[in-house]
Amino acid sequence: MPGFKVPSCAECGSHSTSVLESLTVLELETVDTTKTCRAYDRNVHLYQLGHHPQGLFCIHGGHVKITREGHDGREQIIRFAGPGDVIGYGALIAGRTYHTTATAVEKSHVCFIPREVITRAIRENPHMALRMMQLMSNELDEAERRVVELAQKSVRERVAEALLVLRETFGVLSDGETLNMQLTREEIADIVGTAPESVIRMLSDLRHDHIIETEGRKILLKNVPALIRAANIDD
Amino acid sequence: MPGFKVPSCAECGSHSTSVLESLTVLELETVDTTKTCRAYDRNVHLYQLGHHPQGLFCIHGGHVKITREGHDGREQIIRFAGPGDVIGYGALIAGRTYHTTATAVEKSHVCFIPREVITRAIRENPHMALRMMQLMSNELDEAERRVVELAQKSVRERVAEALLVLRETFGVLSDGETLNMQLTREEIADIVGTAPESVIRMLSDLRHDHIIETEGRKILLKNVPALIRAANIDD
DNA sequence: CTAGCCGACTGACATTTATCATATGATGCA
DNA sequence: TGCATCATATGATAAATGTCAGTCGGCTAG
Repeated sequence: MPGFKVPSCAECGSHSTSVLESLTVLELETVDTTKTCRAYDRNVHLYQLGHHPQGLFCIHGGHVKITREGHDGREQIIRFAGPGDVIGYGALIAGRTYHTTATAVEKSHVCFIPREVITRAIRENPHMALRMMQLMSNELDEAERRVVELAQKSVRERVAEALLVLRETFGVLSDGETLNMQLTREEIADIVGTAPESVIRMLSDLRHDHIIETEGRKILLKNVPALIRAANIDD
Repeated sequence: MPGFKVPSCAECGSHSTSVLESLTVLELETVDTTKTCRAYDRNVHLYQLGHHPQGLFCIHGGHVKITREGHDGREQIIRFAGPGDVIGYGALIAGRTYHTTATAVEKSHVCFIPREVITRAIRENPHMALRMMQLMSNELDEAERRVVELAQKSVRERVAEALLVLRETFGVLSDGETLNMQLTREEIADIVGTAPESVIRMLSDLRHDHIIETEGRKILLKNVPALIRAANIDD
């Protein structure tokens, strides 16, 4: 698959929200000249479990799922990454192979920054290091939140929460309620940690309660406040 | 509760395994002169949800549980910390209040290092920053592993795995099989994410299978390989 | 165009887990 | 020490979730 036209990092809309914003102008130029960018179709891997990280990925457009293998080969979706998000730094910094797999869930445009550029920036630029730590701290917090959710909430609550997360992540179409994503019921099950049939049943329940509508793979959120209530947010 | 006699960090057995090992001799001296140390009885908090971090804690002796509040007030144990472990840095670095609570599960001796000393070390010592990132990366990895475990494993498997984690964390008495810890069944349930009755039932099952023995609160691991099989490790 | 496949959906049923009640034993505090 | 409280344990039952079987409809490759 060929590369694609991408603006310089300094002009990239994603840049201001990413950890790269704490790089110096000079460092950012180095990133610009060394990065490579390409498009990934749905279901194509950015990196895979067990591989050695050669750099890190910055999502320019589209969305990527970060997954881990479960004990019976069942895939677990840990989180999603979208425009401005940087992924794959954990293994890079810890100097180990990937413990996760990153896969495009829709056609996505992604830049790749070589390892040395990143590690040097971290070593020489305390701002970058601190920003990186803040990012990791927030991800750790989010992962811990999910531990509690999975340990204590019902499947119905988790499905409702997943829909809200999908809304945050993928947004909605111009009608203001149709989730702008192409995930299968099985992938939703892989977020929630349940069987696809259970997800389908919960979606049916929510449909009967007039909280959502479904049209094939499409999901319409008709009553977000009720969905929030169903998710039992606010610990 | 009074302080306790503690060796200098340089001589502390815990030091070599903690992130503090990447401090310079000079920085370590600053830590020594500014730290305060005290003992905590079982069930006493080191820090609490919502408070502002004033520094970080280094466990010298004993064990601490890191917990989060669930949605119905139910406590979820995220992980344990023991000698050499440093806790509370996430909120410190991210500049926010604690999202967790730290509580001694047995009489513990803990040093406290003021915020400024740590933040300066991170700013000025790239080694320290990198070591910190590696620590966070590993904790993130572990948290993600737990997400998969909770999402996909049965209560029986999770109880078995919890026993193995407790063995790693607290060790065993001189008989080589009695877990050296005082956790209640309810606390084990708060690790596993289930009801205390379910934990008791699973322990009964494991007892009937001659994998463990129980004497009141004490748990004896009679057949660790079988326990590992019951936990269904190795994804 | 059409045959085959995959995903959405539903029902029936089995299994797992939670909840409630209760008894008994341990533990700690006055 | 003795009492009050808490923790362990077990049974009965209900609720939640998983599993299996099968239908339907749409998409796609040949």
